[in-house]
Amino acid sequence: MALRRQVCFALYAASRATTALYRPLLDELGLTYPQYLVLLVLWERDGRTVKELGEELRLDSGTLSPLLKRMEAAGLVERQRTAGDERVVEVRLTAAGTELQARARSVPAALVAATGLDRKTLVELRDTLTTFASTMDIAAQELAAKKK
Amino acid sequence: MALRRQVCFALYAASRATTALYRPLLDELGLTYPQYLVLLVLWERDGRTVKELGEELRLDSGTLSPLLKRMEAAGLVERQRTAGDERVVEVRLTAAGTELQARARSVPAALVAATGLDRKTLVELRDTLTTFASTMDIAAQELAAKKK
DNA sequence: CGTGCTTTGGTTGTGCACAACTTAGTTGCA
DNA sequence: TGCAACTAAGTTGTGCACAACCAAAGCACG
Repeated sequence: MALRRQVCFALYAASRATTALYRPLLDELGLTYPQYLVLLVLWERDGRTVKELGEELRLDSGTLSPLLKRMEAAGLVERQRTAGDERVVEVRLTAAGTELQARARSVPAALVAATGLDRKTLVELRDTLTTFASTMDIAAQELAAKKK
Repeated sequence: MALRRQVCFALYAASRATTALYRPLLDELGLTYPQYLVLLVLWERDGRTVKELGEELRLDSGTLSPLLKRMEAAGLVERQRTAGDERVVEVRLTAAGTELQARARSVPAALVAATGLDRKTLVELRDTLTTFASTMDIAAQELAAKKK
C-alpha cells in the first residue's frame, strides 16, 4: 500500500510537524516538548510521583528518569523519596518551575492559531485521536497477553 | 490548560501508541517503524535518492544517513553515488529487501483490524491529519522565514 | 578560467522512547 | 517469622529525530 494511503504515517508525520512548531516557542522557555508536558501535569497539580507522571503521559521510567534529572539540573523541579515508601520518588515544582507557567501561558493559543482550524474541528480531532490511542493501547496489551 | 484538553498531546500519544502496535509485527521482520517506511517508499518505486526519501518521509539527512547505513548493514538496501552527480546517493533494494515485501503484506491489514475503526472513519482521519501536518509545516516555514 | 554560492549528504551532539535488566524497598502468606 | 513475589525507580543499550556544522561536488557569473 502506498505511503500516502496510510493513517499511521499521517499520524507520525503530523506528530513530528506539531512538535517542530512547538520547538521555537519552547526554546525561549528553555524547554523541550516532553519537558513542557511534565510541567503541564505539575502545574495542574503539584507533587506527583514518577509513576503518576508516567501514567498521565504514557511514558515509562526509562524515559522519565533522565528527563526529570535534566529538569532538576535546570532548576525546574525537585525530586524526593517519600517518607512512607522509600521506593517512591515525588516530583515537585521549584519556584522557577512555578513561575514558568506565566511565561508559557500564551503557548497553547499560539499553536491553535497556527493550525488555522476552528475550535469545533480541533475538539473532534482530539477526541478521535484520544479514542484511537486508547484502542491502540488496549490492542497492544491484548497482543502482549496473548504472547505469554 | 489541562493536558487532556490538548490536541497536540493526543497526537503525540496516538503516534507512540501506533508505533508500539507495529513493533511486535515489525520485530518479526527485523525492522523498526522508520525502516519499514523507507521500504514502503522503495517498494513503490525503487532507486530513490536520499533527498527524495527525505521529502517523502519528511526526515532530514541527520536521521536518514545512519538509518540507511543500518539498513545497508542488514542487507536490505544498497547505497551508491550516482555517476552523473557525485553528491547524490541513490538507495536501491537488494534481493532480500525486495523479498521482504511479501512477508510484510499482512502488516497494514493487521493494523487496521487492531484499530477497530471502519474504513470511512480511517480515511477521514487520515485526510484530516495530512491536512493538519501540511498546515503545521507551512506555519513552521513562515515562522522560520519571519525569524530571518 | 576562477571564485564564490548552492546543493547534497554526512557527522556530531543532545534529547527523547523503549526494551531488558538491576536494585532497593514493600507486602503477602505459608 | 521468613522468604518469595511484587513494585518503583533507575541503568544500559539501541534507534530515532533534529539542530548545527562540515566537506565535497556542481554551478554561475564576472
